[in-house]
Amino acid sequence: MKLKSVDISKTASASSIVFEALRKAIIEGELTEGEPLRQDEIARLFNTSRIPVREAISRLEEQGLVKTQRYKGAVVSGLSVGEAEEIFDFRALIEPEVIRRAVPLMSPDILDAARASCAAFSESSDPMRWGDLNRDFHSALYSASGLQYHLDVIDNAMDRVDRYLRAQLVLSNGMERANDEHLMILEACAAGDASLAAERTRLHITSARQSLIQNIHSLR
Amino acid sequence: MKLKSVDISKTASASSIVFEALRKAIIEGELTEGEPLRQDEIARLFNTSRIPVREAISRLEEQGLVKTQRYKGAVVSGLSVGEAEEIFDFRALIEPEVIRRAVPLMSPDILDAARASCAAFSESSDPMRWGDLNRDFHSALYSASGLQYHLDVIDNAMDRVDRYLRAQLVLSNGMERANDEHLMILEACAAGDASLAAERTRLHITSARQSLIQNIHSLR
DNA sequence: ATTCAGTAGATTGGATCCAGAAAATGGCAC
DNA sequence: GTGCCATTTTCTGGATCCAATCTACTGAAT
Repeated sequence: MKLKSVDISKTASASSIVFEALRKAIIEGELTEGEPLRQDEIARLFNTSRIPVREAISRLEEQGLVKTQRYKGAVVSGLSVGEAEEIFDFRALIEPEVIRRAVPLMSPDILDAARASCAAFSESSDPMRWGDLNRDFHSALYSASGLQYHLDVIDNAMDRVDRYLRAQLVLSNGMERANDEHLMILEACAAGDASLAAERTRLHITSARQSLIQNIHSLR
Repeated sequence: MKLKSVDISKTASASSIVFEALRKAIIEGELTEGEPLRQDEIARLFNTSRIPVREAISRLEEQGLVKTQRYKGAVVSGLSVGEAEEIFDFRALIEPEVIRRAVPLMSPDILDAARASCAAFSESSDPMRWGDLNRDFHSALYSASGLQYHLDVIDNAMDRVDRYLRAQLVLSNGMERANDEHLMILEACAAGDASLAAERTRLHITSARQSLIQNIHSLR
């Protein structure tokens, strides 16, 4: 008997559907900073009651994506430029190390997947997709490390600065430079040079940070 | 009229009380790995309904402290030795950098606070308190950095390995060595030598990691 | 004895309902 | 018209209730 096995226990609950949807909406900037999340409204939107919505919101708060005040509700939590810088610094610290440890473990499959994401990134003309493809590329490489905790932490950091990352890609020549840097990182990985890949990853992140700071005026 | 002002908006909600209590119980090992969390039971324990309990559990899951399966409930999520090692590696990467950036900003007040925690740590004969005092000491120093995101991430990492940390302190001469290392770190901080403080912090963490691996048998 | 369907109890996920707090509204004095 | 207080409305936090699912047990067929 050949059946595609589906882990039935992982069918999504209402609360996780709401959680994922809100998370996506927040990191992509559809819900903007300070915007209040009305439980009723969201519940109606998803044809559910407020209970799953509240669970979703409390999870979002744990992730730092919203802030709640008792009896006042939740608002999308913004990120000051200073906070964004801090998170870029954080990424510049951890991601190079993850890729350093990933390089020796990179299978051809993984390199191919990364190449594919990279190509899709460079070819896409839709700025809205750049953010996703950019993350796909990095995730593909990092995942080879097998460092689950590190990967989770990186994901959270990326979530938080996602809006800034997207903004940074569309302005000036952010997209072109990111693509160049991706190719350089890929090259180092393919060559098996872990230290070089790490250093290039570090530069990739710090250059995004720099570009963010310089263009801060056009973002606000 | 002199009244001690209390921010009434921060009076804890039922769900956060439950959350904090469960978090503490888990990281201190009162609730052991694999132990199921029965919503009813917990609700009765706190004289509340299951709603706040469920919110607390979903927050705990977001923090990685429990794992839930749909319709089956939540169990305290354990940590394999490999995962604990990964988190120690993570700490060894990030905490030195935080202290490096904290040193130039350390006021005498903060140094005093750290000295106090350190002294309390060395004098305490209650193994159950060592874990707390150890964290107090490090937190005091790190907090000077003002890097809120880094601090949050470190807290989460500490939560996850708290049980291993405590275990590591009680066995062999873990406590003595930790105390020596604390004094060395403190000395470097007081002298304003950021790089030295960073390096000593790194060694402090990797030595705990080593000790954990060597004594792994006696822990299981 | 073993295996399997069927059932009852336990447990979770979600809906509805209620109380308390915050915001909005509407007089009312000035 | 403006500022202030009371009332109404809106909204959140929590309690209770219901449905869906899991689990343990029973008992019958083989």
